[in-house]
Amino acid sequence: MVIKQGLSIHPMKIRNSCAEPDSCGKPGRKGAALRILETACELFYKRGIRAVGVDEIVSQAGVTKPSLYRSFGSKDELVTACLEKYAEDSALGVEAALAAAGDDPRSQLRAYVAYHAEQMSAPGFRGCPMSNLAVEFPESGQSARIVAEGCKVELRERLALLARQMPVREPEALADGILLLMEGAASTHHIFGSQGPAQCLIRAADALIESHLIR
Amino acid sequence: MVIKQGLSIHPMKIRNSCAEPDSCGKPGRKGAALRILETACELFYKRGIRAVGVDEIVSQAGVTKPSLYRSFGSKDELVTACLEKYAEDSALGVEAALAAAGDDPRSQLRAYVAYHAEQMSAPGFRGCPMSNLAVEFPESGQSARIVAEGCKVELRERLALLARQMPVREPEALADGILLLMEGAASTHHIFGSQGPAQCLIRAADALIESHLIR
DNA sequence: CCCTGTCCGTACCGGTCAGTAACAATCACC
DNA sequence: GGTGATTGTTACTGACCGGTACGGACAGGG
Repeated sequence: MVIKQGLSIHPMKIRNSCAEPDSCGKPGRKGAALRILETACELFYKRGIRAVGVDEIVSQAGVTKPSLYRSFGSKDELVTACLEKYAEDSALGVEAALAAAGDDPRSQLRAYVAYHAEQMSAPGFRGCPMSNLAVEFPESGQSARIVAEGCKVELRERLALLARQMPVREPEALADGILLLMEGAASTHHIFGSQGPAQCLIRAADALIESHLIR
Repeated sequence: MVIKQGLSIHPMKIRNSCAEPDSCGKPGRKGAALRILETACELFYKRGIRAVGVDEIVSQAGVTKPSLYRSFGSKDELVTACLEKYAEDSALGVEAALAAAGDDPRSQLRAYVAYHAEQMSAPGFRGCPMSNLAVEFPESGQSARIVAEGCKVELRERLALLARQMPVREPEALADGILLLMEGAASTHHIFGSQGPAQCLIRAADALIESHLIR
């Protein structure tokens, strides 16, 4: 995926006026594209994609509308770029959490769940950006949806891979069960917040794992 | 909650030009308010609330815009009315499913889960309307959100009530775990469809129940 | 010095949004 | 036939939407 001017979509690769980010004192000095992307990610996540107009994004980012359309061809492309950024950030966090869990697949699966549980207790949490997008944009084929779908399929496969390394019956069912619990925790968070049913995520996941173990 | 002209929000109570619904041959003869409500429910659910404009609703309902605003004061009110209709319809289905399950609390809990699983395999299923609304409208205090929140709180309490009647450890945790699974199934459905992880809902719920049982 | 490319802002476009005003037509019912 | 309630018709508003034409500021290079 490429944004205009040959810039890779990766935010780190967005060409920057200053060599060092934040090296210039002025608030607007960080590269318009990067500022737009970060602001858009934040606003889209916090308030919903359809609820946020491009005018609001550019004004909050301290840039102007043509700057947005020079880096991103359309609002759709910007949304897609935001989703790719979410996916990257999430992948980084998951990688770190799994690395800290050692080699045991069960520990890794539990670390997976614990990582998500921890994310959900963070102040600004408002569900999974991928799932939220799927709710707002039902039509398949949209580029942002394709990103979201790929991300979720990858997650599902990864859980299944871990489960298959464990001494369990029906590892795929276990993986899907864990996925249901994690998605459910993110979903209920929209209404119940972090003190709702999401609190039971880890406990329920452990019980589910236990029930699949071959003893 | 009351819509204009003193009509209760209950769709059955919307005053109708004809005594019998569908008794008149002409397509537009069913009471404008009811036609608008039904069309809006369908469109909002299928495509998302922000994605559907009032013009589209009235044109598809075969009425005109002033008719909409005579029965519902604003789009917000119409959305709220739709949510109340969803809640009613869902309550009816749940009631029937529970009645068919007999008196045993465990059977009832399983019937609860099975009912939701069955709903999810229906052709037009696109998640829970309440949860979808919460994704699209994050700000608390909106009237439609209040309906959604009330509905979910009631669901949670009902599950807890059933669990407390069962010979289980930590019945509230069991109820919340079941809720996570059901919400997760509805949520994953947006991306994976009915053939995805949602297929494991009943199995995972049974395993969770089993793990809480005092044997 | 001018040329060129990059980056950015001012001002604007047509379309769509939710919502309304004023009036005519239609209906049921007495 | 008259009356009141309900709906349709037409036209309109102001705000906002995503998107763009065009010109300016500034750099580096000859």
